[in-house]
Amino acid sequence: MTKTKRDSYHHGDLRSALISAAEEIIAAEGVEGFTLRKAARKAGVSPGAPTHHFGSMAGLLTQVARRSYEALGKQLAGAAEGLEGNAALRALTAVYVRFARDNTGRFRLMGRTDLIELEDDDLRAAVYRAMRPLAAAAAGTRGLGVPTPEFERLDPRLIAAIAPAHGLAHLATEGRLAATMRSGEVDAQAQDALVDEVLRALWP
Amino acid sequence: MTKTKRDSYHHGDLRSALISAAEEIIAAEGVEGFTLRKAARKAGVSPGAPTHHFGSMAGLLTQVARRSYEALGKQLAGAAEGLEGNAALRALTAVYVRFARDNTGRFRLMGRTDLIELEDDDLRAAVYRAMRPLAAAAAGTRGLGVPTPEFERLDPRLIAAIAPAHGLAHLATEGRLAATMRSGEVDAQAQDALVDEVLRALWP
DNA sequence: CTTTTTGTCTATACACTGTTTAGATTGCGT
DNA sequence: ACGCAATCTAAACAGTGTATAGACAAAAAG
Repeated sequence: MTKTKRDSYHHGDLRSALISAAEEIIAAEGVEGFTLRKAARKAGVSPGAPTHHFGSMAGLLTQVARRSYEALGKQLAGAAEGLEGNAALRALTAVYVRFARDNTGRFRLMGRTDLIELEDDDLRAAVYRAMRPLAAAAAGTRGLGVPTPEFERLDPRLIAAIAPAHGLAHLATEGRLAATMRSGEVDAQAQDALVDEVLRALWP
Repeated sequence: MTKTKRDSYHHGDLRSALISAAEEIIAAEGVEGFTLRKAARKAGVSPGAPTHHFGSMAGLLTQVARRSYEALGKQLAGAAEGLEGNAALRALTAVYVRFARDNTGRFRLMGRTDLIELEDDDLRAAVYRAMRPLAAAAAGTRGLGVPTPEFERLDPRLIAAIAPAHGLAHLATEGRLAATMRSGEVDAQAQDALVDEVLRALWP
């Protein structure tokens, strides 16, 4: 699939082809299954080719992470519509966890600070944009002013909103939420119900 | 340091020497700096030697993770002494985050489910034992019965206690807590104060 | 329409990695 | 003292990410 065929010596759009290839590999085999050479093979290109476009493997994975944060941001943006207070916070956290569970590979990559370039400006901006709905909800519930655009000056109460979501998402992707359920199977619906219970305990 | 010298062909206690070597490497260079061959070199032994004792690299790292959970459990055990309700929960979470920040390498390893054998019985037992203080605190605050010894049947309200701690710890180890502070430096004391604010917002 | 220049990509090589295999060496139980 | 089992070595294998030098093609310059 998507194995971009070569009609000429030059590829044409290798950069985005490599990003797509990386995303497919990560979706199919997880971050641990990803390999720069694998991505190059999938794009039909030599092992050394990606270096010129991304500098290093971390450069390519940073782009994948950026796009993943954008995807998460999109899902979060529509989650709290028409909701206020703790209800908004609950809805956003639920979406956050669902995103992690449904996109395990990408979510794991976002946490692998050793594989991506955390100081990349585009990435930082994407992270900030993705978290905005949570910041707004935290502001709405707790009388917190709208946070400054710089990610440097976040409020403790925003962190209080992010931390449970982040923690729950990690527990979910590591299979520890599924382990708490009676059946060993990963019943998504039952997992959602469990998350809902947890959220109601945190934000009544 | 600790470079166990060889007096004879046989090592004597290679198994624990390898575990110590691994712990030192992880403490000094992080999980990403760890290498099975490095550990073997540090123990003064050939690259193939660890295999016989641990089966694979994951086997060795599983032991390191188990011991790390035991260390975390010890710190948690003494943290909630004499405290009740939300105060106990806050104290435990604070210790959890401090442990993650002061032992970044080990903490990162604990979350790397691709590097360790999650189904290992000793590891699972250590995880359960480490979480017991949190379970007790959650039971105390919310009128929840003492959880069953099987980690399989945890209560949603225990998860509600673990999730923020886990999330905060991750944010701290990835340097995102430090990023929220005015100074870019990692001032541990100021970080603790920030965590305290967050905890007071979560459990007043 | 040629020529030069610039950006892409290949080929090869290097130093590493975890793991496997077959064999050397040692300590222990009998 | 002897054989057996445990332990470790040596060498090799298939991979990895990346650096270097050169081949190729497209765009810019004449």
